[in-house]
Amino acid sequence: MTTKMENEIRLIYNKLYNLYGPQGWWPLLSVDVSTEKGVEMVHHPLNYDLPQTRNETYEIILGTILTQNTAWNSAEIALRNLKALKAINPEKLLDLDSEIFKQAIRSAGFVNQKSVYIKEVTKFYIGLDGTIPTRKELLEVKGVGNETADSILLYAFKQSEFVVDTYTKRIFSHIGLIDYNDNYNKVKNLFETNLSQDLIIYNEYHALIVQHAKKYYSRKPYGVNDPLF
DNA sequence: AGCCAGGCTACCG
DNA sequence: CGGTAGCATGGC
Repeated sequence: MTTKMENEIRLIYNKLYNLYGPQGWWPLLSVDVSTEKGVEMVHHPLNYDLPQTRNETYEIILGTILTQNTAWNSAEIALRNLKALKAINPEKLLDLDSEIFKQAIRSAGFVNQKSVYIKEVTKFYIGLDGTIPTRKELLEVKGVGNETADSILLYAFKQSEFVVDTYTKRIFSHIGLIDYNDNYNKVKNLFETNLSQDLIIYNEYHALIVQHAKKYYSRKPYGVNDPLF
């Protein structure tokens, strides 16, 4: 049984994928490869086997906090600073001098908050001891809200949790499939009930929404010349 | 110059 | 409870 909504949600996914192709999320410095042009690649299209190591998983968790209400580029600079300090490792990060740590992540903004959040989530990650956290457990960590919890579960732990962000709300309220003020779980539920529970689709869909929204929904009025309709 | 960025917490009524 | 001010810094 295919509902109309399911057609809409899947149709938009197909259109976005045809427009932009596989996105290679979550970006990882660990698989950084320098191209001929000297451009560093942090995305890894069609490779769904990442993260592979404890530190790669940790890098994604760091990125989810650093990019909160912040352009990815600013978060990436912070990650590169941490990498230079060899601190993309939970124990080593906690060992950093507090001021050096803050200086390293300053580019990502909200340093006073994010420095606390990162230490909290780092202790939580160490405490997991290799196990996969529940959504509820993640939400109990200070600094981890709905979107961050789902990003961590989907991209760091390969769990089928759909990620909703402001861009998702902007695009789909503009299309008319949701109200902008619908709460997080309602929107998340819409996607999860109308898509097959497929890690690759969840992964690409959120990444494609971000890509598309950066282009057509980052400045008011939103959605002008959106080729989706 | 001013708006925007891949949110979250704490506090307000 | 649902709504929102405040939080920091960098890019354009």
